[in-house]
Amino acid sequence: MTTPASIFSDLQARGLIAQTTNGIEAHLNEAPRTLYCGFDPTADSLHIGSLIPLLTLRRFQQAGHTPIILVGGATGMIGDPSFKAQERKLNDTATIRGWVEKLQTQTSRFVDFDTQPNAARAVNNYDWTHTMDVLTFLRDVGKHFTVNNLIAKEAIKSRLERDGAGISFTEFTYPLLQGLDFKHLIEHHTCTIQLGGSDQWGNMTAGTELIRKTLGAEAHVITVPLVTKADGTKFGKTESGTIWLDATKTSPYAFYQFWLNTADADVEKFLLYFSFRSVEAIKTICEEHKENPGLRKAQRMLASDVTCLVHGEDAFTTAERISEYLFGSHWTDGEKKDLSAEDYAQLAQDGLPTTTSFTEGSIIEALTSAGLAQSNRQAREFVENGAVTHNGESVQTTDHQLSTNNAAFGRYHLLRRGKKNYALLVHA
RNA sequence: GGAGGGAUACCCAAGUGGCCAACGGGGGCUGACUGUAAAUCAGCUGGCUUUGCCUUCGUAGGUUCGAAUCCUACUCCCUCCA
Repeated sequence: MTTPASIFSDLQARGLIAQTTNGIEAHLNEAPRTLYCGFDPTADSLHIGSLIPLLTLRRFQQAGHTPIILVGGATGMIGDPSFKAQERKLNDTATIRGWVEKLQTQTSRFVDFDTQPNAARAVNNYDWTHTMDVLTFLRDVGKHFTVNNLIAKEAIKSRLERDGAGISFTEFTYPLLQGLDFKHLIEHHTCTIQLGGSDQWGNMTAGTELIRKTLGAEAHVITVPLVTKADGTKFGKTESGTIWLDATKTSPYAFYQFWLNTADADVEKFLLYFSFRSVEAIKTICEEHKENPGLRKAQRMLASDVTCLVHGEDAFTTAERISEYLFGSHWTDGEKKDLSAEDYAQLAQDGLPTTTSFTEGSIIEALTSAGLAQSNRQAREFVENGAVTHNGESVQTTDHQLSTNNAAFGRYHLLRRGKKNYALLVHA
């Protein structure tokens, strides 16, 4: 169990500290603190990239500190330029308002709003910015920042140097707004620490400087690392796109599969980042994993821990069940244990991509309508490559027909393209 | 306002009248191997009713038997000058 004082060394042991301001450890050792992390509404859901800061807030709360989750109703209207190649297009305000609400609900499951004495709080920076007039902003905030300092920030540099990019005054102002947030929170919530991704360093220190200049107070910053993968590809993306936290955008099954497919080279790091098990427990399981990597014990633990955390235990159980159906012994050639009718119904219910009210047609039509192929030509190519199975049988010819005659239980067609892409077609 | 350079498929990038659905690289997908890994090797990578047809090389016209390639106008971007 971590304590207000021991949290820092725990985070360090997990590799969760990228950078901090000086004296952070002493500051944490001294007393329980209040800290915040901001999430801007740039979509209707967060994706797993935001998971580390969210979970780190949770760790702080479990150690006795008070977390504040800030949703950026104001900053989301401006657009963070940090390390972005191009100016971003503004979203309309009604959309942003909707996203703010969604993020508020989504983020709130990661911290506890009831536990005493350090119940979490939720704030929206729109509340303290939308009434501020321009002159006040320029005099009280703008005056404390020099353009010289702003353009020296790494996060903005690329935009100044890059040909054909440029940065609008609007986005250029973003660090000031974020700085203002921190100042507001230290004044109204005695929040002395800001947490964020390492790409946020420049925006975060804008806050500590503003606080030092206007209040003469000291505030702290902790950044968590950007998640990288050993093979250099981008974390959080798969063939089918971003892994979202919203179960309707990324099914718990797909979410579970994402983690289960973690490379050996990454699994220990990810367990330390994303699991709440102790560092020792993680080291132990990783030792076992190395002895017999084929069992993927560490990946299973990672997938189950994170899926439970994000989607709950029930969702995890069904995700694991589907995985067992699809990748377990059911389809192996030796003993083909057929799925029961209930199993098929369950697959659909559990979130396997499903097309209902399928009538009948060729394998080509089936593949495209199920979304397993983007065009008929591509579908043909997949069949010719031997990449397609229909209810466990490899499909050899492109004129293979699907009808109630060869449907399992007269209703179900389970199609697989490649090794891991499944879809279910159900007759009405 | 003046002078010059550029815009090619998911990205980078060849091609400067027919042999171009367009070299090459990256990325992606699929197959073999395997552990639903990694590495490696191989194939595919605009669409279709596929020995062929259709759409695509910034946009719109034009020349030509025939254009990504030539001409005209327009749009956007870059560099230098004012």
